[in-house]
Amino acid sequence: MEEDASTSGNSNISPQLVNEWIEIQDSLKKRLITDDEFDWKLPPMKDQDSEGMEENQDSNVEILKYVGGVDLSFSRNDSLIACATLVVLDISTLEVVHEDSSIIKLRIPYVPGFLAFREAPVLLELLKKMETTSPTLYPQVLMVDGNGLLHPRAPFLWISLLCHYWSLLKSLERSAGFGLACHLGVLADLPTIGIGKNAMWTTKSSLKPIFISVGHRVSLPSAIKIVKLFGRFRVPEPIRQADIRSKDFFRKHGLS
DNA sequence: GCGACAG
DNA sequence: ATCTTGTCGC
Repeated sequence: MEEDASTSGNSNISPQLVNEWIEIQDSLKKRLITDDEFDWKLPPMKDQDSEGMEENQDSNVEILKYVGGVDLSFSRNDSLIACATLVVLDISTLEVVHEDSSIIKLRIPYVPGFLAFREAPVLLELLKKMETTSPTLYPQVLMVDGNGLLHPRAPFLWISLLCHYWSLLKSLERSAGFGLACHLGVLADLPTIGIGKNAMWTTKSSLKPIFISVGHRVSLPSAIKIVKLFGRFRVPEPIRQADIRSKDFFRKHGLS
């Protein structure tokens, strides 16, 4: 009588557990910060419009340098086994300056809307470990494979997003979703950005967009600017590297 | 009651 | 997330 924590058809998740999860999300949401709240500043962007020339006076403030990315990959044979990977990239070189992975057995199934309860614990461990192991490279902002405020439990949100009502959106955000990026950001007290690769509606258009949403302590405009710094592939480099290296690490140890 | 559902 | 070849394009 072993439980199956793998499948998307969530096996034995009790409604009371889901209620607990909802309460946790709601309480963590109270700690969520959706404005810029970090001690670094964005590097100057190459093609920037009117507001590009802000106060370049602050020579005291350091410029964003270390951007992190996290992702999980899964075993083909045993879908309970996953590899969680944390990478940190130097934004000026785009090189990976830190990498760490850990293979774990998942105890919680994937339940849409509650991804964080499955994936956040391992990722938190990796972050905490790095905090003591190599604090000098610790990411100033973290890109998370999953959504932030744009979250399945807040379906009305993307409508607002698409309409560009960003200021209006702010007031709505607080009572909206709370995805993995938020969850992880609040628990690690680290600025995060959510990167979704498929959101809750099928893209019928020819283009395959990614979905950038606020995680924690980074505003949506800033999040977008940061993601644009990695404009080489569809998926921004930190997430992409975490994904690649997570799969590589897997092949090196267990069977693919 | 069923219906769209991040990874 | 994962199972899967060739293929179109920068």
